[in-house]
Amino acid sequence: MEPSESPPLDMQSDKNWSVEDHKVLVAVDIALFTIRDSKFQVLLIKRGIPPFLDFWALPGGLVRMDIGLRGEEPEEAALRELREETGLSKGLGYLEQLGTYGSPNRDPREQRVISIAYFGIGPTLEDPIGDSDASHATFMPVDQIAAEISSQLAFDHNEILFDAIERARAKLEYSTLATKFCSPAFTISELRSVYETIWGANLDPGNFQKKVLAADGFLEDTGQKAEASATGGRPAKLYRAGTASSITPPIRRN
Amino acid sequence: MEPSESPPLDMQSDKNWSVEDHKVLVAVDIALFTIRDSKFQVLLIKRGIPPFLDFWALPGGLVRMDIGLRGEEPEEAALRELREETGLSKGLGYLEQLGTYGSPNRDPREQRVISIAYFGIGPTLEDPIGDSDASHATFMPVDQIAAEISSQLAFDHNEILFDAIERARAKLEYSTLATKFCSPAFTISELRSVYETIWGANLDPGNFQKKVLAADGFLEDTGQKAEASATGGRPAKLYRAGTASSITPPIRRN
DNA sequence: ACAAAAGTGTTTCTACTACACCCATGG
DNA sequence: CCATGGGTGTAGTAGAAACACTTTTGT
Repeated sequence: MEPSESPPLDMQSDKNWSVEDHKVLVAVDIALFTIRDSKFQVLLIKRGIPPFLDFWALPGGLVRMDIGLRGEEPEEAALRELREETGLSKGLGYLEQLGTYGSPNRDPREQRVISIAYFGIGPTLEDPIGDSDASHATFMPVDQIAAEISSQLAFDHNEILFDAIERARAKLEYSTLATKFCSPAFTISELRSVYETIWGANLDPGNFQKKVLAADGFLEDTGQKAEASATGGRPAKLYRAGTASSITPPIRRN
Repeated sequence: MEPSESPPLDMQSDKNWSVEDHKVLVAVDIALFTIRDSKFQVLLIKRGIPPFLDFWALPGGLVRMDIGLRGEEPEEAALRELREETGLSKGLGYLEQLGTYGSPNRDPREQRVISIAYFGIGPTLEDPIGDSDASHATFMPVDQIAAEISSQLAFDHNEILFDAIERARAKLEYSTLATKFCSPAFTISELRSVYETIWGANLDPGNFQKKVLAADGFLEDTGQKAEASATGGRPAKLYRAGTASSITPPIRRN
């Protein structure tokens, strides 16, 4: 917190350091998740510039100092980069800070770059488009990334992605996060499939129903019903997300 | 993540920006907690330099680029600043990243400064000493801060402290964090008083005992007994922290 | 003996699991 | 009619709360 207290008297270097010399580049990276084709997927771009040319990477970019009076908010930077690199902007259901990755060697370039990583949930609707420096943007199943290309992600993005996935899995238990993966009006089955997809486990439909209905503020009845599926079955009630952000008792994974 | 992709083509400013212009200062701040005099306390320093001269603040300082080949690890910077400003170094039981605070106006000075905040647990043993630029360092009860001086903390340290306290309270439920506040060998009563102090609630001694003993890997029996207190009572068994980091089932707060 | 703190046992209640069963629709 | 998915009911079990009770010390 103290730029003016550097350099301290016990400086270890001969060089005459000024505050300017301690400045670093600050980037943001976003792990944006969605559920498509019944799979838990994350948005990746294929890098169009070195380093890590043609590697897959999380969308992101520098926090810019030429936006606003004193530079932009990191969260704004995340939204801006998402828009610039992938065309996704509307319908972003959720965004929270995940953590900051600041090891000196995480970026091989001359300049040191630290990255504030964000965890987000995107719309199932829009298709991402490769744009600007990102030669290609696409949603990719997290299982497939883990199995096939986890060693081919740029920078420390494999670590960031791992942390983001764990955050998502943990948050489903005690928060209403799962509703962000659903349509504006959704059935309890749709909500259950979110849990099943992200946790990779099957849940008892009856028990799940009772649990989410017992959690105060989780679901609001819309009074409408979904149309019955082509394969038959009783039409399900449609709900919308309630106002609560945490749920008691939590939905446990085993 | 892309210094070389700045400045982008859709730059909004007339100014000819180079990568250098987007660099900012990165600080670390540490919310270091302990339990003293049966109170939940946090380490504060009294600032000896502007801005916020004579305000209380969390210890912290700049991540330096003149340490190591490419600058230091943020976590190392946190430990170094803690040592420089307060003299505390040994016996730090725990340190984890809390989050990054990067609003453009969080620091009133010319240079923009973002701060990576850390959550730590310190020793009950050592006394902090005011040092270098910090004119005074002391542990202060969090209740007292909230009641008396929360509006007089430097920068956004009130917000950071609030988040850190909430992190501590939440982590007690599902992690073995509480043992870090205890002596190397401790009684179940001592552990219970950690929960009671941090949660500000009374727990049933008998039920607490059964819960922590049922949680696998939470406690290890040392085979020793504490000496009975002066006020009488059966001597308690002494335990040490087990190897588990999370506990099932969790210890719930109501 | 009494007070005080450690530790155990017991009863009651809540919440979860597993699974049976009924409901409403399409074919 | 049957198949399919939505939704409810129920018995058994695990964990938690409340609190009585026993154990081991100091005074």
